[in-house]
Amino acid sequence: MAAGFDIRQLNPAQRKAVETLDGPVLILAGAGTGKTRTVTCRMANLIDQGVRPEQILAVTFTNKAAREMQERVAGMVSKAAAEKLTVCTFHSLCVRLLRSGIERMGYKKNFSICTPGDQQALIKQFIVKRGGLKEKIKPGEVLGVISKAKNDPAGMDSIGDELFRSIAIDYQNELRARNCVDFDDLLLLGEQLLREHPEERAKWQEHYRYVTVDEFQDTNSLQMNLLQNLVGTPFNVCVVGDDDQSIYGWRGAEVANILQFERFFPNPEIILLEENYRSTQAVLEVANKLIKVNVGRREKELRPTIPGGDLIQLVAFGGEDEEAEWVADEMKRLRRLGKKGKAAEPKIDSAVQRMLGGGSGALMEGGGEDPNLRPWEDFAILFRTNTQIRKMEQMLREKEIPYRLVGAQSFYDRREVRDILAYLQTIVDPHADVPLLRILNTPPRGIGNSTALIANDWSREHETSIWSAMGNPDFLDQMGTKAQKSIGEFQALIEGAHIRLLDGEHPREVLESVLESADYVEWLMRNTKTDQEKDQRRAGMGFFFEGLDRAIAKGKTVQTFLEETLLDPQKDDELAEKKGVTLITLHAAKGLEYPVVFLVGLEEGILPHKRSVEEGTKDEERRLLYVGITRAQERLSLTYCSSRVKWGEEIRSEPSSFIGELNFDWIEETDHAAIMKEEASEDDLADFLGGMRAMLD
DNA sequence: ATTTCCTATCTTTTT
DNA sequence: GATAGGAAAT
Repeated sequence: MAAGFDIRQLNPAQRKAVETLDGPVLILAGAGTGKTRTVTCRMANLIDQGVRPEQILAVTFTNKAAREMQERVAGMVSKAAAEKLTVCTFHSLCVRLLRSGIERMGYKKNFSICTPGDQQALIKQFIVKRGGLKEKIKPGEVLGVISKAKNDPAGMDSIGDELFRSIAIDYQNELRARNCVDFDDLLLLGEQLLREHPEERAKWQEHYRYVTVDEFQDTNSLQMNLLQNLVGTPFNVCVVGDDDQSIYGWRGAEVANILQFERFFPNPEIILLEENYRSTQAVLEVANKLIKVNVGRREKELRPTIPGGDLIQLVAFGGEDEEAEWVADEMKRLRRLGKKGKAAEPKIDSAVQRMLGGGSGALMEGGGEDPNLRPWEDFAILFRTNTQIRKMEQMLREKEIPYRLVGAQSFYDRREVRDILAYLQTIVDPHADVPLLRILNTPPRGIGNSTALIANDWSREHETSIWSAMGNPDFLDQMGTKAQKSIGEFQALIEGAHIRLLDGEHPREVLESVLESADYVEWLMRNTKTDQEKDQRRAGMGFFFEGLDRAIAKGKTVQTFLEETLLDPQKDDELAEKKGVTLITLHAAKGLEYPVVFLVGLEEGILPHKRSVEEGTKDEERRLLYVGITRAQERLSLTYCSSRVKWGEEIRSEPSSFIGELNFDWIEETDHAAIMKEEASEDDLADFLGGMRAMLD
């Protein structure tokens, strides 16, 4: 098998990383230093050196990153080898571990995974039960506290607030009673499995001999423990990360894991990647100076390989309308200018193209793009919060610029997807209470809130599922004849579908016929107002069904499909595949790169976010800005407004305090509000003269 | 039981 | 300016 990668294309540090295969390796890779290339080459090299691909595990932070990494490795090794690799997130890894071992912790084998929506619904129930509705307790807040507690060594005891703690305990008991795990449980139970069961630990240590962890700065203590239990001597573990890009502290990420890696794995080979191939010197000078303000970081600097470059634009606006309009117009202008004619970086460009999903050599729709124009895919607009996106979206539509939103609305948040998912879950296992409750009266079929509540209480009293409760004569006696009839019809519908599924009928057909009998689609359409929304809903359902079809065609079980969909809801989201300008949050932008970047809303209260300042985590906000800046390859514009519309009212806003920390040697400052005024008066004059001329004619 | 309309409250960031 | 929850009307 010939080496599918070229070692000569790597710099000495990268080469060292690729060739150090045994023992602990810590790769400190600054932004744009060829991290992914190094890691993927290293994996290819492992295979070349005779390591069996099934013994190689690579853990990433997002599903998207996992797919990308697998694809990149696939380009360097044989197809058969690439398919045998395990590249996944911590969460999917734990599903693998638990599929065979969860019974050791008292759960049943067919455990289901609780979606964030289901979690919220559960919490809400407990808040109501405890009369906490008056105290204005938000489910989301409780959920956050629970999540933190689960990732804390002290567990639920770490929750200070009495009420919160009792709700958390109720919640956890309920999950367990329902044989349900949430995202945090996956990690918790996965870690527990390896820690408490030596034979399982030995089995998996034997299985995965070489482990790589990407974005290591984002791992929390639980994930670190999991990793330690997963990797046995001689500690063939390679972690890659950058403490300067740690932006998930709020989720429990421990920078200490990367800063003190040697505490966890002895005598690691530490490799520093500082040579940046992505951005111009101008971009890096600004980024470097900013990040230096932070204390307690590993001292390092991004070294440019592309000298000079356009100055970074810093542009002030009066309001967000002008900001959005300027960004749109500027993109149009740069698009007409075309690409920089340098032949120096075709590699990066093609990598970006691939990443943006155009597909290698995919034919462009719309009758061939003009090669002299810069493609829309070269542009990205970065935001701190999702709410900022709306205005920009509106403007882009107005100016007819194609765009795609990344990760803004998850597949889950779409009502139709959640509903159909719940239907399928219920058909597969009617005893799963959470999805059952979701569809019980969706669409309305005479099993309303009160009925559901009684059924829920009854089922808990008798320690059975809601489904069983509804089939029990003792329970049904309590109900009126109308409710009895409705329940009977509903049970017959689900029962019939369940049996058809067991008989081997195609899941899609079963699901579709159930939805048909339930008049679901008709009801959904009646409840969506605009045609645009209707199309979106139809499309959402279509993608769900397509995904299901694909999974079944590949020989997967429905359960596997459900699991994968629950963990990676965006997988089949068409929006992610669309082409055009990218609108993305700073968090979601980590790991990505774009030739032209607009970083908007650089205002105090937004970036740094108000709450971060209150909580004293301004350092993390600075890293967030650093991440944003280092996404840019050729050109970067930072913008802010002096006023912004908030909740309908106009609020004055101050420039971000981070602006003063930038390197002004490489910045060109513009006050757009002033320019607008001048242009306006010039326009007035032109109009006036034009009018005079017209009169004379 | 269901729908409709009104109101209070809100906005980090996500596997 | 959206959205969730509540009260009132059907």
